[in-house]
This record gives sequence, C-alpha cells and structure tokens, in this order.
Amino acid sequence: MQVKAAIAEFTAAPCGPSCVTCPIHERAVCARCDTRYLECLETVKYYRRYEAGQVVVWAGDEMDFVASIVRGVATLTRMLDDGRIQMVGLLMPSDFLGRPGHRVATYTVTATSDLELCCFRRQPFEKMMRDDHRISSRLLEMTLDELDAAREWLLLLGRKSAREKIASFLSILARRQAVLDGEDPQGRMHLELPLSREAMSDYLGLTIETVSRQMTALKRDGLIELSGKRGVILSDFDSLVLEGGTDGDAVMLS
Amino acid sequence: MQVKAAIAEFTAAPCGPSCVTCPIHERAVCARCDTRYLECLETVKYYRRYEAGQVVVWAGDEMDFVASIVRGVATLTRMLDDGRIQMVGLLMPSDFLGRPGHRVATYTVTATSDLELCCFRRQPFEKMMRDDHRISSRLLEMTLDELDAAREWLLLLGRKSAREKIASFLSILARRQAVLDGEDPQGRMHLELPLSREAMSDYLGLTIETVSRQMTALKRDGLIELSGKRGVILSDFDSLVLEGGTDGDAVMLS
DNA sequence: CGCCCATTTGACGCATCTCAAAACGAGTGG
DNA sequence: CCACTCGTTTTGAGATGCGTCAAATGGGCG
Repeated sequence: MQVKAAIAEFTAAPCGPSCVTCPIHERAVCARCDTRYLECLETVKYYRRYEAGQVVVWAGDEMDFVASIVRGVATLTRMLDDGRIQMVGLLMPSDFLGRPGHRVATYTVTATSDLELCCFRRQPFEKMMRDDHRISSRLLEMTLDELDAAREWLLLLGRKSAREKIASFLSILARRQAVLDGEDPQGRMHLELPLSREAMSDYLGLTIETVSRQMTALKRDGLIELSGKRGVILSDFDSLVLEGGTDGDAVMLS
Repeated sequence: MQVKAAIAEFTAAPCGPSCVTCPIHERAVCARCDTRYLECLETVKYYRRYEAGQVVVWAGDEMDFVASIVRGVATLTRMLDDGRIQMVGLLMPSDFLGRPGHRVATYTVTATSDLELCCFRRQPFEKMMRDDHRISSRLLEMTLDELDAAREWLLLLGRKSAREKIASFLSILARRQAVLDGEDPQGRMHLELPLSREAMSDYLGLTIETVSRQMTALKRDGLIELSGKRGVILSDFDSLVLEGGTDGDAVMLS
C-alpha cells in the first residue's frame, strides 16, 4: 500500500465533549491551561474522525489546523524518490499533531487505527499560544520529549540488530501503553499492536519479511506469544527490554 | 576511542565579549530577547572552552548549565551496553545545548573541534525563561527545527544505502555551512569536515571502513575531491543532493 | 628520520534483502 | 454452514551490501 489512494473523509463534530471530561486533558498540549483559556479553547476546537488506513494529510499539502490525538494512533512518514518509506513519528493519545508557524505539512500523516482528533484552527491557536504562556511552555516540554524519543529511535535504526529492533519496539509500545493507563510496565503484559507488519517495518527500517521472521524467533525463544494478527503477550517485560540492548533507560532519567 | 578518558578541563572567562557583538546573537536562543533581558543574560553568562576531543559531559552526569555553541562543533552520543555508539546530535554555532528542567545529561557531549560555549547557570536561565516569553518561544522554534532534522536523520538511517548516507551527510554539512555563512549552497563548494571518519561512522550508523570506501567511491565517480584528511570539495552541490536520494527538500518547505 | 595514529584497501562472512510461494484469517455470497 | 476470494502474514531459497578482521598506506609531529 505504498501510496494509499483513499482520500481523507472526516466527520466534523462542531460541538464536542467538554475539555473538563476529556480523557487526554491531563497530558495534552492544553494540560496546563487555566480555566479562562480552557474556555476559550473550548470555543475554537472541533473534532475529526478518521478510519484505520485513511490519510489525514499528505506531505506538502496545506494543513490549516493543529490537533491533539484523542483516541487511536497516527503515523508520520517520509518517502524517498523511489518509494522507500520510513516512519518518523508515531502519535498516540495526548500527542500533538502539526507545527505551529508552518502551514505546509512536512510529513504524511496516516491513521493506523480508528482515530479521533481534537483540532484547533491554526490562526486562533497561534494567537492563544502568544496569549497564554502555559500552552507554549507545555508544547516546548512535549517537543523536547519527542526529540528525546527521536534520538532513542536514531540509536535503534543506526546500531541495533533486527532482533533488538523488534524487542525494543515492543518494549516502547508496552511502556507507552502502561503510561497511558497510569501503570508501571512489568512482568507479563498484554499488548494489542496498533500497527500492521508493514507499518512496523516502516518504523524499524526493516522489510516486512524480516519483521515477521524475528517475531517468530522471539516466539520460539519464549519471549512473546502471539494471539491473532495484532495481539502480543510479552512473557516478561524486563527480559524483553534486556533483549533490546538498552531501552529508554537514559530517557527515564530526569 | 570508544570511551575517551580525557576529563573535560575548561577555562572560564567570567567576563566574556558583549552580547551585542556576539557572532551568533542573530540565531541563538537569545536572538529575540529585548535589551533589558539581554543585559540580564549578560550578567549571568560565562564562557567555556574545550579542546578537540574533550568530553563536555558524560551521559548520566549532572549538568548545572545550559549553553549556546559560539564556535566549533559538539556531538551528542548514546551508547549500547556492549559499546556500540550512535551519534544523535550534531551541534554547530548558534545551536543550543542542554535541556531546561533536566539536571542530568541524557547524552554524552563531546567537542569534535575546538569548542567555545556561552553558558548560563541552569536556575537563573530557567527563571529568565519564565520571565521573558521570547526566550522560550525561540527555544521552542529551535527545538522544532531539531526535531525535523532528527526525522530527516531517521530516514537516512532507516532507508538509505551507505553511498546515499555519505552523499546526504556531505550535503547536510554543506547546507549548514552555507546557512551559517549567509549564502546559498550551490555549485562547487569547499568543505572542511568537522568530524573524523569515526565520528562520521557514528553519525551514519556505518563502520569506519564503509565510510572510507564510499568516500573513495564518490571520489572515483567525480562527485567529490579530497584534500588532506578533513578537506572535501563538492564538485557540484546539486548532483550530490541527488545522489543522496532526497535531502532536506521537505524540511525546506515552510 | 622515525614513530604514531588516522585512514585506506583487501578478503571473506553473515545479516538482511529480494523474489517467490504457501498459509492464514476475515469477509462475502451461494 | 461451507466455499471462495482477497489481503495480510509467514516461510523458504538465494543474492548482496555491509560488517569484520587484517594489513598496507600516509600524514603529522617530536
């Protein structure tokens, strides 16, 4: 599915749920807003939904909004001239989408599961960033976290073996899942992969065949069990982290 | 030089040059400060010098300052348990070093050429970020740029061949050099590499031998000429960019 | 001049890619 | 309820780009 022809259709909910009951309010870009600006955000926000597989924006297209991921998973991808694809971002609930100040999208954004966005029109959002220091300060923090994650990813792509890449990837997903659930990642864990094998290979800089072979190898070695296409059970979180070479340890230091 | 034993010694210049005549003032984190805060920065800043090869901080160490690169080049690196190294950041003049809010360094910082830093003690700098919106807003912008660069780097590590990696790397250096000189990168260009072959291999996720072989190959094919260990002449900037698969095009879109 | 270290060159092995086919699972219609 | 289809995933066999190990070259400096 190198280039998916599906054009993004969406349903706009002009009057979405309230920010107060919003499931991502604690962690999203709006997390630190005081009541006054939260009310203001409330008036300019709107929701969009995408089905799994739909493209949200193409690299090079204009994007007139920025957004928080409310539900589901989206990917950012870059493509070389001859069609080779690399994923460069994996957005999960509470993550921020878009770049304030840039009208043109640098990456292709795709929904890999059913996706719900809380969108803000660019102009009003940029104005609010100027007015309420808390928004841009939270965005700075989130961007610095993204940068650290990207650097961890560089280490993975540059120096890890296929087996280590898979193990690291599963650890990362498990950790993010646990954080979202407000738990500590440990012991036996259930995981529902939000990505196809192809998307995994785009994340890891591998081919789909190598991903499949290494998943089988990890299963053979008792580190994971597979249940259906997307289900994975990690026999032991710490063992898997070990198998990945070194993961996130440095990022965890505060 | 997996682990260089050299402990960072430095000379502190308590009263450095003035911000007004500072060569990086236009582009650094302080670029947008108004006069009042610039004067304030002036009182808390201090300079440090490192010789080529010295380590500025080790990953895991406390770092009580943040800094702007004034002169020279520094690298950020991460290491796996068994010693494999990956570079995850390449800092050039006007770039920012350190993470406000984090006391412990996540990456090992090394001077790869003689290096001059304009340092700010963490606490006063963080206070000033809170007081002067312009500092944190400039830092946000710089961090977003870094994130885009890191994502370009992900594409390079994940999907490019050794030859494309080298070509891309040289293009990136040439482009950054040109930007710093306020010129457009094009045609025949002279380049003085700020990195050893080993550092290049750490940047590109290759071995030193492969880097060397591909440099030779690019020379054989007339794309570059070598003059001494660090000197490179790009026969034609655009040809080299082409050889790199696709470089920075997307990042250049505004 | 001679030593030291960075770089280049060479020969060989292996991890991952490529191409191809089989297996599997989900959805559809008879 | 089963047969069929289509897309995804797994498995297999062979090719290759890059890594590994080892030696040669070369430039800089005492």
